[in-house]
Amino acid sequence: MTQDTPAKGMRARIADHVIARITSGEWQAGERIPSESALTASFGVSRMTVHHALRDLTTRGFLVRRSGSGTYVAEPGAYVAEYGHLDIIEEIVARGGRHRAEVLRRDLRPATPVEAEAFAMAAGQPIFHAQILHYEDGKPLELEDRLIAPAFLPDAMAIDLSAQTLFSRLMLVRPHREGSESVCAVMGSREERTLLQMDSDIPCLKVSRKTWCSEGVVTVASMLRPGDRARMDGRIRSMVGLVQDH
Amino acid sequence: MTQDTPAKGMRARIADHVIARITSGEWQAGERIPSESALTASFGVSRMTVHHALRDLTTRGFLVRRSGSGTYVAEPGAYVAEYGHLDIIEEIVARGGRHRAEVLRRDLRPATPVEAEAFAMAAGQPIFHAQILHYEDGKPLELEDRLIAPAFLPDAMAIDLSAQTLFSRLMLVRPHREGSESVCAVMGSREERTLLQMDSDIPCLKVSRKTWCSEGVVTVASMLRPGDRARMDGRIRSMVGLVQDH
DNA sequence: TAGTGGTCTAGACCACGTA
DNA sequence: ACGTGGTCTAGACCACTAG
Repeated sequence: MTQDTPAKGMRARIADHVIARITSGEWQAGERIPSESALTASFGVSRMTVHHALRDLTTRGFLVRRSGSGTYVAEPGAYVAEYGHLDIIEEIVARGGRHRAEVLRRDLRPATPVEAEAFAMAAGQPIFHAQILHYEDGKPLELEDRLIAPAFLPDAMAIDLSAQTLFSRLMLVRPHREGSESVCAVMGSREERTLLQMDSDIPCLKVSRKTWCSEGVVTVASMLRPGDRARMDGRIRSMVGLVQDH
Repeated sequence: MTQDTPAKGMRARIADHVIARITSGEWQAGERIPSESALTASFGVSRMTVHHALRDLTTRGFLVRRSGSGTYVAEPGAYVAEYGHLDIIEEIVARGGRHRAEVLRRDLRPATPVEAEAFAMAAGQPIFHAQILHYEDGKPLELEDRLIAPAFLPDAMAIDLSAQTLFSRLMLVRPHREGSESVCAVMGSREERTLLQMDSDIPCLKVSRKTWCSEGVVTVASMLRPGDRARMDGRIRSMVGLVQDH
């Protein structure tokens, strides 16, 4: 009843106040900040309002809260580099380029022992295998080699691969899944270099990816790109708000 | 008053319920889900409990809420690959390796016109420049070439670079900053390959990084690694809980 | 105009950590 | 034993969107 400027939301005002103290260095990392009841008193709001403001800041990575102990300024240091290059059609279109896909192979065949192990299935079980050469404006940009557990993409043999990638198709079917990825630099085999129309002395950027969900491994893929035509662009962020799904 | 199992927190139970509907496909992306009042009724809890459960799921990227309209299942598609390889000493130690740094150069000198432009400063202003060769277990792993705006690291000339990296040092001074990064595959120059003790026909993985804060560009760096000894490992996550700082 | 989500209140009980 | 944060309630008013 006593505040005159409720025009902006007390929750946001409290959050801004705390953030300002942290970024200005007034409250150092690891330090304890005033308790909920203290802030409740100094802002003249209910405890729930303070609580949710602080809860938001916890999710956003500014604070760490220890029940029974207090609220502390989060330690920095957890930085990650993020790359949003996962779907090649989206990537090319975003650049204003024109995408074309050449399907080099696409079959449903028995898995080799090595493949079966990667998918945690029995050897000889059917597995979907595709090899696709992606062009940007008529020039080869990426050679994709992909295995998919057929159970997750029953219509794999029928998909129109010029309009969508297997990756985006899988994303629709299994939206919330995880994966690992690794990037390295290699020269590539003679055949790969020919397919990618590469000059000699130009290396390749190779991305290997494996994704899974709770029911098992979904897909294993490797993407090979010419080093002079490919570059992965990402951004660095402090690792805030990274809530685990379980 | 009527529920017999308050043992786990209603908020979490409601969240689990909604997540289950989404991941099972029962509630498709873009679909509208029951309103707060509907969930309030069906779970027999107060509206605030439902509200905060749904609010959490919004932060975690499962839902999108439109005031006045309703709550909708978030569109998937925003996936990112995350790399936590930013500090080389941490990376090597985490692998159980032994790190050693050889400082090839380290000086404070006038910025060239090109450098000055990257830092948005006047040409000829002093800039800190370091070139460091990082070894893992006695073998060269990374050639780091870094420029730093002296204002952000006044003691740059005095830091013990065998115990900490310039990166980690900067992180302490300017905790909440942003950056961009790009990765490519190159052969590298003759000198670079010699320093890295590389065999011929092995390419390099090159990471270029630029970070800034509100006061300006902090540092520009390039890291060169032998393709046969380096690999960047990351994980793929659906882009959830990515709250912007402002 | 009716329904939606966004915000806030003034209580309450609990589990936990610290002393 | 006391203070901390975690959770929940049963109301309330607001801005917004939709029909």
